[in-house]
Amino acid sequence: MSDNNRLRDVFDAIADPTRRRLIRLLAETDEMPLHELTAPFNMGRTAVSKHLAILKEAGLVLDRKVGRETRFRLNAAPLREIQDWLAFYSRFWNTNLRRLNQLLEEEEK
Amino acid sequence: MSDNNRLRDVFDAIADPTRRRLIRLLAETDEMPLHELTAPFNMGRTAVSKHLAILKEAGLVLDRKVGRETRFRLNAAPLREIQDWLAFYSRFWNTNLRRLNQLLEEEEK
DNA sequence: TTGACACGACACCATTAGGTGTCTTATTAT
DNA sequence: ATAATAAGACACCTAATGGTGTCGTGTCAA
Repeated sequence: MSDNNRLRDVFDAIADPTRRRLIRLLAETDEMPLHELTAPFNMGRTAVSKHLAILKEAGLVLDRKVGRETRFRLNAAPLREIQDWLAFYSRFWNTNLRRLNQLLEEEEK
Repeated sequence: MSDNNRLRDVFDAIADPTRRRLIRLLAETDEMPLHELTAPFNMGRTAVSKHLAILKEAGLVLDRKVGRETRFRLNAAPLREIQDWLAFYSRFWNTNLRRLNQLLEEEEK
């Protein structure tokens, strides 16, 4: 039913800073070929291609061939899994914040 | 000022499923010694200890010695960095959702 | 005071991760 | 027709990761 045919853990996919930068780049344009995605980085095309492959395995990126180039586009949907995971813990820093505010109010009296 | 003296990337720290399970365990109790944290896992004490060290480097865990045991407690605050990161992208799946809803409404006419 | 326990500190090992460079093959421009 | 471009497919290398087992030491209980 859902996209459980993902080969790679989303948490794993976003762990690498280079991959997060790639996601950011793709968020700013609709679609981008590999060579353009490679340009901003200080590494070879092969390396960037591998990172994109990992993002693809996590379902975070889609690709299609157009002529001689392979264009990539972002698919942010799988990031929701992380949001869901975070939701469970958000109450922790929220309660902490609440307590901190209480303390600050006490002190200001 | 802030806790930028973190040795380890939070994204990296939560990438490992074992470490996410540890975080979950610590979320359910106030404080827990290493040997109790080790019990639920299918691996040795040393391995779990290493994972906890990584969580500690990321600021996600605090530890203190009590007698002969080392007790760990969760510090969820650094997870906020991930929430902030996600916030930027949430608009993507939100717009997708909006479009999907539009399509479904069209079909129901 | 003698064990048993909880743990840190190593040394060690296999696998994965993240790079590199080269070769080949489509595709496009001249 | 030819040359340049874009990229896949490999082979390869090094460092980091995620485990293991053992040894030594402080602490608690009998």
